Amino acid sequence: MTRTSYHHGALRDALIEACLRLIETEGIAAVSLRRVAREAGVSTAAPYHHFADRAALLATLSANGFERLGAELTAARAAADSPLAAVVALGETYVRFSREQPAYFRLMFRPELSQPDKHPTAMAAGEAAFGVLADAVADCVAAGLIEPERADTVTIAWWGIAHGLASLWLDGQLAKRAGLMHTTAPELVQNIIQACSALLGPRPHT
Amino acid sequence: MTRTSYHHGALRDALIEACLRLIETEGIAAVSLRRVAREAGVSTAAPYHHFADRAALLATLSANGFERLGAELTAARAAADSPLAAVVALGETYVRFSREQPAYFRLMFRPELSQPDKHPTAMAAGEAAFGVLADAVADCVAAGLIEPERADTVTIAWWGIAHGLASLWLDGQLAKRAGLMHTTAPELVQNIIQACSALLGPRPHT
DNA sequence: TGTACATCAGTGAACGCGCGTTCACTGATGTAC
DNA sequence: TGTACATCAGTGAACGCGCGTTCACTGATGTAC
Repeated sequence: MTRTSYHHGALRDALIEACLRLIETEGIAAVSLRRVAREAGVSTAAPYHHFADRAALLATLSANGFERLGAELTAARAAADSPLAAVVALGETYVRFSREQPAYFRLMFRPELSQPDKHPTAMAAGEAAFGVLADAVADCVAAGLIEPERADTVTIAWWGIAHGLASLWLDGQLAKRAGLMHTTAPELVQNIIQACSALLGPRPHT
Repeated sequence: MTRTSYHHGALRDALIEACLRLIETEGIAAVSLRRVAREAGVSTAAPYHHFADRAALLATLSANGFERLGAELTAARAAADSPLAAVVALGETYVRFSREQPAYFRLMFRPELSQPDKHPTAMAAGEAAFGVLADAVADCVAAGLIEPERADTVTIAWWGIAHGLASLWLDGQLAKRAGLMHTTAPELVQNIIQACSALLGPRPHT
């Protein structure tokens, strides 16, 4: 181990980590292959042994992100006590994921960068993550909690709420509003998800 | 009018339009000052007579966008029959704005590009737009439709839903899901906003 | 266990490119008299 | 109405920069015998 600049197989992961770090600290705009290589302590051309080009690196990261999100959603659903609690937990998990993995989250929802159409892996991982929510809603339907014809609406509504809160929070809007409102972003999110879970029960009025 | 390359005061607007067009057709990544100038049929250095630098152009656009959104929200609120209808209309207007002015919308919610902290105009316009929603919710509180202590939660929840739907739609996710679900994105949004408006009434259960 | 060799994973220099920005300039416009 | 002049709004060339990508290369690793 006299030479530290050789990664020997580990460089791929090192590049991914460097890229995530870079997105978190300086934003996606700062991500260039050269910069990522530099952050990983490696020469300019080294990444080309692991990724075909810049787009491939970003697409790989995006796919990783969707896989992680999918795994967390699956775990959250499995841990829930009831179909309804599962859907609520999915919303919470989605927002939490955006907080804990902001770099992944930002990249995943920048389709022009992650090019899902050219990378079936990323696409499939995204489908799988969405599928967890769809399945959880289907459980509610099976349990008689949601009318079958409302299932699609509820699924997308729930995704929309979670996605909106995650996006606003990441952009700093939520924290800003919370400050002005003498509360905190986590509390706000908790309250909103709680309030919106009313949508999941039987239709409240005609 | 022998010379068409002279704008004389109109170049500023021409640059703004070119920038919006560029964002819509090729995405924000394609926006460089040089490119915008080229699109406007003007030399590389010309924009510097109207904008201090690239960031200033984007910040101006962002401020414009927030002003437009604010104006549309104000109009929607004014046209509504009841406090509750006003809040629903604000959600619909928000999503419609993101559809009709995708370039503005994308830019407005990319704080690292529009630099709101350095440009008080953009900041203030954003505040004003948010204020319209806050006021509309306050009207509901005044009318006894929403309990005062729920006002903040409802305000942010409503923003979150509208923002989430707008974001997912712009990213193409909504249309994709709608296709698989044998419905359309507009219908889906309409249904969701309708369903979520139940949140605005008196608390549905204990 | 040693050795010869194929392959793998790096290096560093180089290419051409578009970018943001600056500069000295020039032609067009507006205005005082 | 004309004219002199200040100012405004462009031009085009140039700067230095970081980028994506390629190339010939070299040192490190793994393997067959």
